[in-house]
Amino acid sequence: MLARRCLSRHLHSSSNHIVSRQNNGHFAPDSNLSLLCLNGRLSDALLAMAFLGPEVCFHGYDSLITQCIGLGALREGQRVHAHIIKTLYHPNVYLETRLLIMYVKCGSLRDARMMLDGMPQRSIVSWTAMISGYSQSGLHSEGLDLFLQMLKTGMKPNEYTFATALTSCTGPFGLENGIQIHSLALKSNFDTHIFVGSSLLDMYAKSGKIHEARRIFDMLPERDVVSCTAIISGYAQLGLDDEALDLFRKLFNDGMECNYVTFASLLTALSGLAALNYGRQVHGLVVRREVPFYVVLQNSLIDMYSKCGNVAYSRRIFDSMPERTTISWNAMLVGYSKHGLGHEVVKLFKSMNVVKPDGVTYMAVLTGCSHGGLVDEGLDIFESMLDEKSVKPDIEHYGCVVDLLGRAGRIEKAFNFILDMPFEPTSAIWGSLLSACRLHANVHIGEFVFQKLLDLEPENAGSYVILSNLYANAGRWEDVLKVRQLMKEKTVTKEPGRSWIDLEKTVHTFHSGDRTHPQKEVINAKVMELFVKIKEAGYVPDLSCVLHDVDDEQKERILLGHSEKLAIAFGMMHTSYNGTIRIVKNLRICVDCHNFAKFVSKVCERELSLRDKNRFHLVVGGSCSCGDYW
DNA sequence: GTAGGGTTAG
Repeated sequence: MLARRCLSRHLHSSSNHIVSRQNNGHFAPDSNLSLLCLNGRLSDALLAMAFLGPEVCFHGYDSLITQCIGLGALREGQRVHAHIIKTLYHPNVYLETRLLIMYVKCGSLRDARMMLDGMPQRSIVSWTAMISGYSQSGLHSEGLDLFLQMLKTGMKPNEYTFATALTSCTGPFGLENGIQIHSLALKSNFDTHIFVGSSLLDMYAKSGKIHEARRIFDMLPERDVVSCTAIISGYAQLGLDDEALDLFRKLFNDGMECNYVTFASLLTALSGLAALNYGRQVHGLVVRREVPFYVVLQNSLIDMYSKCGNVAYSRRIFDSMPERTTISWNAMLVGYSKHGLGHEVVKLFKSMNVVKPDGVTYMAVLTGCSHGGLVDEGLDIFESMLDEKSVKPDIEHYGCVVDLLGRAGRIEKAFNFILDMPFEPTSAIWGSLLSACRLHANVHIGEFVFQKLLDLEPENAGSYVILSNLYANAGRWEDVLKVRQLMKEKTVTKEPGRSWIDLEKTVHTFHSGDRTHPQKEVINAKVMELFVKIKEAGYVPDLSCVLHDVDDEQKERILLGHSEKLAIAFGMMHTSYNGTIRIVKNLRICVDCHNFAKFVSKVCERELSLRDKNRFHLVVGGSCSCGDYW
């Protein structure tokens, strides 16, 4: 009230009489201004500023800037700055830095940089604030350049500067720069500072150097929620889901503090493991602890439920969200897409109106159409993407179109599409066409595509297997032998296949031809039992799936040792009669295991949910939700 | 006055 009364007196006065009278009293001429700011009345404070003219001093400006920062009010901040210039007030380094910070926080890096460049003297705070501005806007190289420039002036970085600069160490030269900053931090004795240390370990984890990240984490003299979350999410982001979960369990038992970021990172690891039971427990814990359901956490829950096979529950969470980001929509679309629910994907995509789709959205929609068999809808959406130009399609989007055309049997069209693309085709794109050639028995184009793949990645076993399948289906056994010979020459290596099943609270993992599992004999006997049963129903092992140069009997044995079959058998032994058996495979499922699962589902009347590297296969009554195209 | 961890896709 006092402030308002004073202001109105100022505003109604035509002279500086009142101002000077106040000046002779207890208050500085601009103290009312600070009061107005304290009361959150920025527009009144700005009026007072205009009225006071050159009478505004340090505290008045400082209060105004604080208020502008709090409200993110750029235009108002600019007015304050303009007033300083107009009234020929000489701000000190502190006030200039505050203006710089105001520009950074209000999102105008250009103004902030002009401020910094115009400063006759710069403090470590001004440098750090500017570097932080760049790093938070993702302008990492600008941030690092400025950091270097700062070092050249002889200015010594403090713990704030190190923590900030390290976040800019990402991308191609991230590790190189990060290591140099690390050695500087060591020299300055900042490497075990909790903020610098978390930033350091995060930098190493994001560069794939998880052991170095862990070493730094273990060296920290104290731990807090951020450093613990950084190391857990480091493991999760590299796909080291077991390690992420193990470390979380350990730290949690030691009493670590958790917040919504910790749980979001943990859920990423659980999504990777498809550990539905554990995921449910975490969800329950989050509810019991009343952790606020920020969008990020809900997005993680959507993802976890869908990747654990329960896409309907994902939708429940999605529907309950008071606010959604593009990532929420993307997570939901990806969920439907991986389950082959093409119609749901298109329906949901068309209902997106508040938030804008991005590249990931289109990837999810196009793969959803492809997996769901909605070829024409997918092609239309790609066309609309080209027309609207709001999102520029990249090579992965073109890859989806190749997949769509290939699935529909339009092999030649897909081939020409690849040749006309504005990108150099990758092995993934040729690989997609090769699969289509196998499905539609197009040996001619298949052979050509295989040659391309041989040039690009001769060591990839997948292409040899598909070509071998293609020849086998065409009855060209001599060519099958040739492919096998070629493979021997090229010394093919591949990521070992493994499958796992989450029962109760344990994840049981199986490797191909597993000889170490404690229950291996019982499991093998179960596989054999299933094999005999389904053979009677017409199952024929697809020997072209075996890469080794051995006799047919041996091939059959190898096929029966595939990790998917071991996991299926184990699941049959340990789940109730009616329940769905949920298996996860780290690679794409092989044709023979897919067929095996279909026969098992029919003969044993069990529902199987198989998650492979790309999608879910819901196998019921002898057929699969993928329509045999994957 | 300046600082560290997070969700979808690949």
